Amino acid sequence: MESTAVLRRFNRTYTQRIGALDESFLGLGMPLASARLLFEIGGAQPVTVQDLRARLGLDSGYLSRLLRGLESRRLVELSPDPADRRRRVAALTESGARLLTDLDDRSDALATRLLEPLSERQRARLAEALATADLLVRAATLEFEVVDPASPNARLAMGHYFAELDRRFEGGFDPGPLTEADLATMRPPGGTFVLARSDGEVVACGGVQSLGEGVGEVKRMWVHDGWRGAGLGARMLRRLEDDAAALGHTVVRLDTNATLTDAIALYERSGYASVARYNDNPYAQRWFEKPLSAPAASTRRPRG
Amino acid sequence: MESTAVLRRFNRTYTQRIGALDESFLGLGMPLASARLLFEIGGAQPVTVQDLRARLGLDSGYLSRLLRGLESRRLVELSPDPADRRRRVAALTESGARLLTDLDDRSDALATRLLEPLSERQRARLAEALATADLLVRAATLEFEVVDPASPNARLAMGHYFAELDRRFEGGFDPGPLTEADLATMRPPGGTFVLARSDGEVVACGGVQSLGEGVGEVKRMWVHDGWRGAGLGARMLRRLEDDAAALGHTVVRLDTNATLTDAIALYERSGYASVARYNDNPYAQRWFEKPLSAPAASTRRPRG
DNA sequence: ATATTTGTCTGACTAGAGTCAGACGAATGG
DNA sequence: CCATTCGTCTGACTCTAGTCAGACAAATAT
Repeated sequence: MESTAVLRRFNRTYTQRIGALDESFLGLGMPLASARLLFEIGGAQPVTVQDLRARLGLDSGYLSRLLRGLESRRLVELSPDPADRRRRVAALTESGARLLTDLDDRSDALATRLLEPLSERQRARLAEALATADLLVRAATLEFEVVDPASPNARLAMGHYFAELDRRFEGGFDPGPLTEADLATMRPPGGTFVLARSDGEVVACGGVQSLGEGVGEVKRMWVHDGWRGAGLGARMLRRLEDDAAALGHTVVRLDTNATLTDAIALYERSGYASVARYNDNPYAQRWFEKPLSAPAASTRRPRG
Repeated sequence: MESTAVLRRFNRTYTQRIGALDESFLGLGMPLASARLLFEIGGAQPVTVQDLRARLGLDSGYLSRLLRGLESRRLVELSPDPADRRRRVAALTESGARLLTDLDDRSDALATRLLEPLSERQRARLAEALATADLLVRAATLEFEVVDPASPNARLAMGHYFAELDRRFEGGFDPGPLTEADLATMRPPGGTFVLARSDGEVVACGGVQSLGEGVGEVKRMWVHDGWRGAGLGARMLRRLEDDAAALGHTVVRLDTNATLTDAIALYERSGYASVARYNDNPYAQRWFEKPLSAPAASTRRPRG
């Protein structure tokens, strides 16, 4: 069966069998929107109203009303943010925390009840299938965005990248201090820096810098551990190539360490050819290059 | 991760990423409830209002209003059922059919858009995972029900069963006429007949008859082809054993044909032991028996 | 210091989705 | 043929989940 058909069939099954149950149960005693709000507040304790609005995608007036509802039932407490007294931060009260645990238990009980008719083996199969689907659905709905390499999220992502290299290289890895000059290479006109985020969490990154007339270099490409197997590396690489082409590069290079076999496999799969050493990076043992086709100025859409 | 946790995580991902998109798109131009109703009418053309109510689980007043809405927009036509003029049957008009195609296309486009960022391979992986999840979620939400073996659905199920035997036995299979006496064996006090249904469709069946003081026999056990691999056979067998025990039997027997290797494997997995021929069924080559533990009168819950 | 922007809140609406209590004609059981 | 049941419809509600237009105070820009 075609994959769109499978998706649509599943969608029907799902909304009929699970969605409906979920909504009727979860909300028991309170509207669904309030319950969701409570969950969201409980997730990352003191959270600003602004944050909640962004995460739940609610109208400010509506959210305000919902909050006041929870406040009047003494489930949450709002107080001005000392750092910016226009902002208000929400936190659960004790009874709010208790209710949240309660809702959580109820949701758990519902899930258990739903799975109950299945055998242990089938439950495991279902869990595996859902985990796969979860990963891929998240991957399909990722957001790529160009950010300044000096922004907090970009620094965070590069931090993950360096930490991973340090773990994987035999003698460890020392990036040295992250200088402003270094960051500046990944800004226009010759460079760029791209993040992939899911639910606000940074899950992948990558940069491009210019090596001179028409030559770009892919740098700092990293994918979150929990996101391996979703083709994120390939998508990020494609995205960086597209961006490099848009910046006027006609060829991209990259270097890598011989221990990063998965990355090397990705480069080879993606049409990169081994070339001779083109820099003096002491951590690099392999160098690659790939010609870029010129971006079709008007028809080109950013992929991924 | 525990399977309930996986289910819950998936649930969140799903409602956030797909559910929301779906609802906003599908309904474009009309409320979701109307769109769903249109889909349902389009599914099995002339359909009674009663049927729609059952399938969508709607209040009769509400459904009536929704139907009138569609009728006033000339999307459906209602006419009294000639067989019972209290009933009304709904059918799409031409423009209704056109709109349905339109909604269908839109839904398809949405699914395609959602899958677009994934590679061919990942799409296939996702489709496989969703198909597995679909099967298991459906299996988990099946409804078992005791019905009279002479009821239309029971006859239908046994028809499937006989047809399958006819396909699988080398020399074919001739059940002979389905006599009232034969059916009566699968009624209380000593017998029963159980159906499993999903979305109204019969997907499995099985019966028990009495072979005399305390001995029950499992008969006519059948599982729909599309439902293999969901453990439905094992669940039906367990259910029949429970019911047999509740009817006072202390042991169950069954016979089977040597070509039905999957069934034989199921019996052996389920604790059945080979015994000598106990009947003169010309199609049987293997005979099995299993002792039943007495039902704990109060604590016993029907399983599955 | 003043104007503008930002973050939150209030009031006044709307649409969707559904519930509940009957009304009414058609079918059915005795 | 009469009472009851069944299938559908109408009217009068309710609750959720929003939207939109301001109001107002705190922060920031000029």
